Amino acid sequence: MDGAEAAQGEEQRGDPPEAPRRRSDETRAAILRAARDRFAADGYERATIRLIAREAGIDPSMVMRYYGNKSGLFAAAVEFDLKMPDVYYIPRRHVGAMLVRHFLSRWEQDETLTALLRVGATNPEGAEEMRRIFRTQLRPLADELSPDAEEAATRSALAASQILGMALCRYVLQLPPAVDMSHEEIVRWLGPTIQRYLTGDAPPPPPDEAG
Amino acid sequence: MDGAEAAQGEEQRGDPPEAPRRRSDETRAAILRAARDRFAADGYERATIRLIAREAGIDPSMVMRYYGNKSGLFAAAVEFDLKMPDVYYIPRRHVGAMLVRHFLSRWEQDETLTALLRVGATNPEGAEEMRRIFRTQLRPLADELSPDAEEAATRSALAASQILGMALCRYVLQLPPAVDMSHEEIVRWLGPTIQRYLTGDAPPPPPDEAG
DNA sequence: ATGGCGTGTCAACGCTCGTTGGCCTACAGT
DNA sequence: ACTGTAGGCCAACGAGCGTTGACACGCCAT
Repeated sequence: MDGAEAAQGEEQRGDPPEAPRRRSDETRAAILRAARDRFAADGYERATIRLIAREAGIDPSMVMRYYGNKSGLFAAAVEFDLKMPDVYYIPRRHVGAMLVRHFLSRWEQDETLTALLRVGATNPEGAEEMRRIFRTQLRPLADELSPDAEEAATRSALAASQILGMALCRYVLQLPPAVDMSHEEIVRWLGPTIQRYLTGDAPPPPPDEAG
Repeated sequence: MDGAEAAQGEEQRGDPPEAPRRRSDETRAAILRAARDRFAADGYERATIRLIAREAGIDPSMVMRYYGNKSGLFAAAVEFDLKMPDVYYIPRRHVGAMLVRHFLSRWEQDETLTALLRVGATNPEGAEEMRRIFRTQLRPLADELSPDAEEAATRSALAASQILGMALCRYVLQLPPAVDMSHEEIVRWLGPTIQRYLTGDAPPPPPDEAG
């Protein structure tokens, strides 16, 4: 509607072309920052506009002015680029470990992914956004590794299940053993799993084990 | 399917001559059933007492009478026994596949686990309940497979991450490829992963690949 | 019959939420 | 100096929530 969402891109993307800097840009950014914080910590329903506004140091009505409504604010707050590396340039046997490392760093760089996961679990809009990111950002990578489209879909879903599962245990549920693991420990355990899911042979059907 | 266990789980082993069957037992069970439905579909905050009551066909105040408050209702609704099989009686090499199969069936038998996972993602109480179930019902199994307690903790967390991750993708986020997979397909892919996490060799530290 | 208890309804409370509209202030363009 | 506008605050709204207390019915033992 007001096309203001473009303003938030400057945080990550630093686009130099003639961007008419408005005085409100800082406020907009502060709102987004606070929104990500609250969504990540509390999920969609418990993250209130009032609290987000207070954390950003402005009035709740400003949030409405800049983002229309709560749903619009959420959409702007979780716009996210996974920045998936191009697997073309990576030795195939290192794809698994590399991906785990990449996700760990993406996950801990800010609160966006935690917000997305937390909201995706209870909010239809959040779930749809997760599916969208999976479809547009993770699946293409599997397509590049496997010629068969359906198999690539399965493989990428398997990889997603392991990566999201670890993120869930570590950043959302905060299961103590998962929280305590180091990055390298996680890479060593999960890397081979992701590797097998994306590039390993499809598992054979069960070799008849009725007895 | 048996609504009998839903009633308090207090008086149902064997048959005590005096069955203090109350006329309200059916109502209590209906409330729990509706509560699990709503918690599983909407999470904690969006599942309202009023809606649960309407689905159970009674007045909201009945819910309060029988379960005290919303939090008490939740606790009663997600009381859950994973019914983990004793790994002692299972060929060690089949532990992974067996566990995946077991979880799939536990997950699809009713809505309790989905409710738990969905709520655990946004509600502190729900997260604590998930940690409790992990600690008391899943971890002991790993303890039985590994002599070292700390290693068992790590291993069981890894297994949990993969199982919960698949459940998240399949039952909560409903990622299409994960939803479309058959049980056997899931077992064939995830079984070896769980097997390795629980019984495989610990992965070696990286063989020096600084370059 | 009668009184108590178990089961249920109804109406209302206090609260918080998302959202709205009016008003104030600083300042840039004329 | 005047005025339009962008940036901001404030007070209020209607709705929905969890929760409460008073009350009504039907059953049993008295």
